[in-house]
Amino acid sequence: MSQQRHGNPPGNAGAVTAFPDLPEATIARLPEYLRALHNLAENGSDTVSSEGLAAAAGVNSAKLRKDLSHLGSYGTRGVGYDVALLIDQIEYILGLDERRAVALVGVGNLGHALAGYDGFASRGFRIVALFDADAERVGKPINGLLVRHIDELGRAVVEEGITIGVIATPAGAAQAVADELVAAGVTSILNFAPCVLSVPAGVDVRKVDLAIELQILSFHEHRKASLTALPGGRADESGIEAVGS
Amino acid sequence: MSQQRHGNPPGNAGAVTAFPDLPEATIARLPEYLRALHNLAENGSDTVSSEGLAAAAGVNSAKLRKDLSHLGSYGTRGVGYDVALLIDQIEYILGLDERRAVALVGVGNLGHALAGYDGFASRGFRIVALFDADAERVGKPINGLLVRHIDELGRAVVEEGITIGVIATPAGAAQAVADELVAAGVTSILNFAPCVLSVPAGVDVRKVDLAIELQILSFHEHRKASLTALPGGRADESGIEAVGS
DNA sequence: CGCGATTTGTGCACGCCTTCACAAGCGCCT
DNA sequence: AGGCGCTTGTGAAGGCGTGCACAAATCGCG
Repeated sequence: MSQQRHGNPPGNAGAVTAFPDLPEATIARLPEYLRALHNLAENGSDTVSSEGLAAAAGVNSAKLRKDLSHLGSYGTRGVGYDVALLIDQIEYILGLDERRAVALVGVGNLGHALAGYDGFASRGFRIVALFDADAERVGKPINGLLVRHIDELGRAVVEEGITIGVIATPAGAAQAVADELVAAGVTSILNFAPCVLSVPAGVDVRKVDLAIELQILSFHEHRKASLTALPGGRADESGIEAVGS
Repeated sequence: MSQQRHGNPPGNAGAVTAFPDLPEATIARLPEYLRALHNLAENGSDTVSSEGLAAAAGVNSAKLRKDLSHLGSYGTRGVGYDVALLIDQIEYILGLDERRAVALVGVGNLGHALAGYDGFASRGFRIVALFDADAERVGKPINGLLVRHIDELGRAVVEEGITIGVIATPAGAAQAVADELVAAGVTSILNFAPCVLSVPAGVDVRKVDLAIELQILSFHEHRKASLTALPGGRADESGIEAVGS
């Protein structure tokens, strides 16, 4: 799994860039900037101001500038940022130039959809293997890829150079799958199962729980409903969420 | 901001609980606590300590206690928290006792999976209407529910009392769908489309972008790879991520 | 060549969140 | 009844993230 040197960031021949340790909050926003930049590039923009990019990404312009400043100085005062250069920079930082191989475990309801989701392929990833424990599903093709039995996971991870695993199994099976992924050498896991995973230090886990997102919205609905139902309660909020697309 | 009291929480006849204004970070964790509590209840636990619940939810025990203290004092010193009571409390706070009606717009690849996801139904929500703009899909049943044309959205929202909308359309259609949802009276939106939505103040939007999650993991992979490749670079991290399930 | 308009990069202050550490409270056992 | 162990609830401190406001830098134009 360990790849070696990456050399220097593209378009910046001389500088030996130590790997920057960016704030987590910044890292989480870089992909959003990247998406906005790709949109701008498609629309033919060569440069963009922090104000413009911030609007497109839905953030404050000062925050955007501070985020980008952590990557280095890639803007030009009085002009803005070079769109193509910034795309290269962010893709380099995120490690997207490698088109990482991803394994997807669990091709049930959700997993099936994920296997067919073209957003992965178009944004820097290759799903190279699908696994399931159910014999009914093994051997059938999804999107041109055969579902393999989970027992083959270890071998496939090594052979295909898989570095990221996606878990889309029921909660009950998720921990066992995570253990197998880790044992096979995977060090990053995206977990869609509604449960907490226990992994060794050095392994990163991100969790997406669809029901939790709804429950958070439900709280705000509940709160808003209480406010409007009350005498003197105010329906409007002072915050502004509107953002240019 | 300025809110008054609502009704009373269940199982606590006397106390007039003003609607608490919880920190956002706390709100985002409550659903996780709730899930862990349901697990405990199924396993026959009547009470649980902050340590135990924190482990099951994957957080620090001090943080858990502080979070719960914002809801009021529902623990017993020397004993712990009453599982059933805490479940009721959190469900009340999150507004889950109302089983909110949800509309899902876009039954393509991902939307189809969401329509069939039983995690919504089992955790406090009812998907009551499916919409799509594609005539091919309109009229066909998914999980016992007919797909309706998007033009019917406005009427359905009112008739079915829908308060939450889920957008699972391509990015290009998302803003228009959001506008229609808002116009129909929906005030909470869960957006799976990879784009920024612009909505009026008072409407809550949460976004789930699957590719972004992978890109964040990719960054960490990239970083880990750089470190291990470096002379003197350390492969291990001092942080501990392991958490009991 | 110099000046003004424009935009980046950043020092600083503020607020939120996390974590520690401990006092207060509760139940059990003798 | 009294003491002891356990657990909650919280004050205080520290760290992180955000956003303002401005200096520094660049371009274009007369």
